[in-house]
Amino acid sequence: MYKAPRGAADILPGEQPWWRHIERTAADLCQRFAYRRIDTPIFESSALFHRSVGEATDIVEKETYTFDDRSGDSMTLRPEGTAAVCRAYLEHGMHVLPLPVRLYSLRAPMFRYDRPQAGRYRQFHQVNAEAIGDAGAAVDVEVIELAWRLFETLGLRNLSLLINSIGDPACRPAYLDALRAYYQGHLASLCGDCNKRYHTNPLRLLDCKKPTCQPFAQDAPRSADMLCEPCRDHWRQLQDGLRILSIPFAVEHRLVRGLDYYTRTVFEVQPPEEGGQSTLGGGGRYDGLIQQLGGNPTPAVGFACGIERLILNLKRQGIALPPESEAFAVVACMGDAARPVALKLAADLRRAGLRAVLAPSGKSLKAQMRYIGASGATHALILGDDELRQGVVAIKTLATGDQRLVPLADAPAAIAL
RNA sequence: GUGGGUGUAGCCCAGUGGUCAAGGCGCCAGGUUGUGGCCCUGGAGAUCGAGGGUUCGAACCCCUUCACCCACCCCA
Repeated sequence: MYKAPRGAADILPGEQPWWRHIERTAADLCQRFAYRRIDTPIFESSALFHRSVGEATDIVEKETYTFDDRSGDSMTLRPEGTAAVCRAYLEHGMHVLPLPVRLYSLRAPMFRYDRPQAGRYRQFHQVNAEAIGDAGAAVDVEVIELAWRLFETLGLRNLSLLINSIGDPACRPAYLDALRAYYQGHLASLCGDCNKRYHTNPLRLLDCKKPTCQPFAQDAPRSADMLCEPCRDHWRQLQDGLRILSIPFAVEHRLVRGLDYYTRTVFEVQPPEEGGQSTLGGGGRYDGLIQQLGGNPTPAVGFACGIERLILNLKRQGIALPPESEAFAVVACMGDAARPVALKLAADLRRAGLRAVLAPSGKSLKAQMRYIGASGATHALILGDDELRQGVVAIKTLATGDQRLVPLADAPAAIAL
């Protein structure tokens, strides 16, 4: 028996209502924030992700699906969305558009070669939003607001918004020096990973979750305390903006995030319960990325949110799906004479915009009715010799059991409610 | 990459060495004349994850392997 690849899941019909709900909510919201939809390929030149996300990050070091295509070019299944959107921005010369360019993606598949776990998959899907071309903190606030409203609209409660500023090329070197100086004396007490991070990616030292390393991170110098003037202004405006919008946040100075391209603002949204992975969504500013990819210096902010984790948390919080009630007619028939009439009737109902199918043929009326009852139909339409003679169809409303005879031509109207 | 747990019909699962592997859900058919949901009856459906070993005999014991789940790590 073949099975879905490890960490990849079928999204079965029964789950689709959750996806639909989230996608509609996100699309409506993005629309209201004037974001326009973009879909990018699920694979790109490996170099795009390697250079943008950072060679020394976990994502690139051990989680990418990379392969050579038949012409020998190295390709990578995208592990995140931002780099690809930036590539598309540059490739299509979107800098000539009024800036910022606001873009979003829906159900965008991402691939990371992790060990699967609750809320973690090798293929997962994100809602993404990127605002490219505006350095103002108001756009950071906007992106965070968009994220926050998405969770709010879906009905999630008790989420935490964590924010931090990790500075920019002007002030980060000094901060990294301070961080290294602080950690230097503690290296012997730190875990192996942290010793490696000390050299390759000192920011990530703060990120270590090991109980032995945590106290050091807690007392480490804070990037937000060492920002240069412009970054400090930006950082302050970000917080002011969030307060104006009454979006509750907590400053988490250990929040650095796992991608190299972030500058200044980073943020994460976390659900109340542990387990099933603690991050629902996150993002930040990446003012250097577009230039790094070969474009003019262009500031940008973005946000990504995991749909599987959204669904996990919606279920966990007992949030109900909005009802999707819709008339659904199933046509049962008896006898050979009725068959063509039933076929035509079902087709007519569909052409009238209704959902309608035939009950399985060759079964007793009882069996057809059983099928209809189990199928989720709202109406059973019955065609037999009696109805045929009169040019009518018996329409039974399943919920109430009421049944009446209706001229064939009136059937669509009788069901439409 | 590391650790723990679990693998018995489509699904949930009972069954820890001995006749045809139990039950529930679901599915199919019936419960007399053309009607669902409740109820009743019957039926189909399992190489007991796979491979090897121990034994007169294994779903049950041992080894190997695979898969899934959970956690670490990391992140969505």
